[in-house]
Amino acid sequence: MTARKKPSPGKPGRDRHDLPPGARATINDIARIAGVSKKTVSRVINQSPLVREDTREKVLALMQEVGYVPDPQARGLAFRRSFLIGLVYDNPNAQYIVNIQNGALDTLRGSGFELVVHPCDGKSDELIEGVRAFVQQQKLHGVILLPPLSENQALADALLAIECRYVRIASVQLDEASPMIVSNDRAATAEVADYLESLGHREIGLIGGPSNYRSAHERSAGFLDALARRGIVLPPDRIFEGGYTFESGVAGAEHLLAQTPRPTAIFACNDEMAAGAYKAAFRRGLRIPEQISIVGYDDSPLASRLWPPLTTVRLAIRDMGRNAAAMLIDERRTQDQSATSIVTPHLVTRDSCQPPSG
Amino acid sequence: MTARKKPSPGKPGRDRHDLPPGARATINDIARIAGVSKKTVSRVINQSPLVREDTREKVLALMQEVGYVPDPQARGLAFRRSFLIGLVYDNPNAQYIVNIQNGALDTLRGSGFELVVHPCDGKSDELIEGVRAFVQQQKLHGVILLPPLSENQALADALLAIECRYVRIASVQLDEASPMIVSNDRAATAEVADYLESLGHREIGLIGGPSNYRSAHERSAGFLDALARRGIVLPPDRIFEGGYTFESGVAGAEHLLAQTPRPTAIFACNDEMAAGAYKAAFRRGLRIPEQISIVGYDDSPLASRLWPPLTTVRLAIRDMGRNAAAMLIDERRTQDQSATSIVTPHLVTRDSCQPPSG
DNA sequence: GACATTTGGGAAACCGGTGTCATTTAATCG
DNA sequence: CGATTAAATGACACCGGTTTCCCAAATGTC
Repeated sequence: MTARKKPSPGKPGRDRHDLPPGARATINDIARIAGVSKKTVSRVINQSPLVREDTREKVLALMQEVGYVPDPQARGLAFRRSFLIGLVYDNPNAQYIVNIQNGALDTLRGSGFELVVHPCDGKSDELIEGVRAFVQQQKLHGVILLPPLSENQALADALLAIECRYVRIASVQLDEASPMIVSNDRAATAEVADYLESLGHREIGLIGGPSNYRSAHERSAGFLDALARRGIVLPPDRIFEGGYTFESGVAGAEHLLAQTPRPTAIFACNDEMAAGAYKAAFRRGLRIPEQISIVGYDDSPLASRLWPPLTTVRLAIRDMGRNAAAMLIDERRTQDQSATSIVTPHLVTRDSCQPPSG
Repeated sequence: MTARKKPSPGKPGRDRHDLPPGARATINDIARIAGVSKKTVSRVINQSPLVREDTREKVLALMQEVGYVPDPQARGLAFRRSFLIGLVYDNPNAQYIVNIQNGALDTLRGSGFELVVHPCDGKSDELIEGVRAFVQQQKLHGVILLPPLSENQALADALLAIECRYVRIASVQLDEASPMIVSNDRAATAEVADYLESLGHREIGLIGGPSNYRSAHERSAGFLDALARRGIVLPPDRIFEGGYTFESGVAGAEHLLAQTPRPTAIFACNDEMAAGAYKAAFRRGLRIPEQISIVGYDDSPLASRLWPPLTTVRLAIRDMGRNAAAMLIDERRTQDQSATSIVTPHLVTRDSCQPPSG
């Protein structure tokens, strides 16, 4: 008589809640105590419809009672897939990254998924190989790609090739097939243009982003197009290509403020560069906003720390992180690959702009 | 005759590199091709000394050749431990978090470990339960605790109780037993005090951090003690307790700048509050540094973005992240529990201070 | 009432590694 | 040179889940 479903003879009866104190319960414990096979417990865990309602409830109640949580590693091993989401970034903006990851975790919390961060060098030759190794070794459930990495088509193709699902966060719809979170930068910068024009500015300078960022193009184009619709066309020397860095903002503003007539307003395509424009303006002894109006983009913490507080554009970054994670763990979306979520950032007016004087 | 070590008769010989194309090699493939048992391969993976040198080399060469990497999930399942490090934080400072995580990943890269982020609410009742569940469900190899969470002794005790190794990053040696990265804030703020005194400042204001942060106490005490050593004792109304926030910096500076005689220098215990002091000073029409010198702490990006650039204290945050990760994955340190790494931040002088005028 | 069909549930193999212990091989010794 | 001992290796169970396949009971059909 093999002691299989019965307690082993030597030990006291194990027909109920007598789990070894330190150890966590396993599927075998649940099955034994509930008096069903482990496969049935597995069916309950995976919400299989092939379990009678009363059986399901009995098992669920027991799992609840002993605080049983299936081991993600064992589950992952059997599924040949982990319960990890990768966050792949190459981005100097810490605020952006943390907002995304906090947002993603808003969604992930309680779902059984966890977020694994993977900073990398977007200019490295080993970028793709490194990300591929990361994805394959960890058998990631999916990855979130942040700009500017999200605009790297070779990377996206490589992920597709190894059947890794991914969500890209960017400011343009890059292709039809893959899920994305896109921020409608074009519409937001048009709002900036309208605002400056409505204040009465006509002599306007633009400090754009680096040409290898799609967002840079979108922001500049949205701004310039909207100005053009209102009859203002910026000459080339009023358009400076910056690098999304503080220093490039300084350089851009130096360039613009040296011109005659001097611009009465400058739009810098991110807050970093706007802060640089502040520096250039102050160094020239100009007062903001009396002599020069400045607008930024991102609504980073910096924007409200500057003096005077910077008028800028706010992105709902945390929401984007929430959405991205939701797209990855939501099974319904796996077939509906083209699901794309579009968010439009909006202007936040503070104290760095006023109508031109004189 | 059971076909165990021989290829199954129907299929073509599988004595060499004929892995199914799409799939990744497993330990069984390696064992079969190398002509050894999987246990021997396992020994090679785990650097067991019980393998003859030529066997080891043969297996290693093969693993290299087919690009075999052991599956962390399977390994973790057998080890009853994952290869994941948790980064647990409750901190508004994005720059700090990203620096730590990038630093930790500098160390982790290539080690087989990955970093899982876990933001949480330090004031929540479920904090400890949440972290415990995270650690146990993921069977984390270890966790890194960031301030102010690192100062929560109940949390540390809970981790100890479930035998989870951890490293705390803080500004005080909290206890002898557990490994820490401590930043010697006391020495750094003493340097600030010496600097301001040597410039000739005597009327000095201090905007401290919130009293529930140990770092706040350390920074204030280091500053005040050093001033006292130089014969300057600040009266109570020259000491303002801020909250490490921009707004509290504004309030603190308002309070200080309204006094007669007006302080000629203010030390704010982080850059956020220093930025607030800028705002308060500018609102009063004061010029920095001509009429008021200001020093911050952290050398966040903000410090160099402000105008004039802020004199502040630089922490080697990324190094701290590197060290923390190293302490967790370095097996030698497991017994040497008391290993503590102490780093001393240093003053970075920019343009926000000068000798008092008049 | 005999037979086909559905449905809930279980036994055993498996995912890719590691632990234990027995067994083979090589080295040492009297 | 056989016996003894140490070093290297292998067989097998196991970690905690899932998948495959099969069985028994319940239901439907004529």
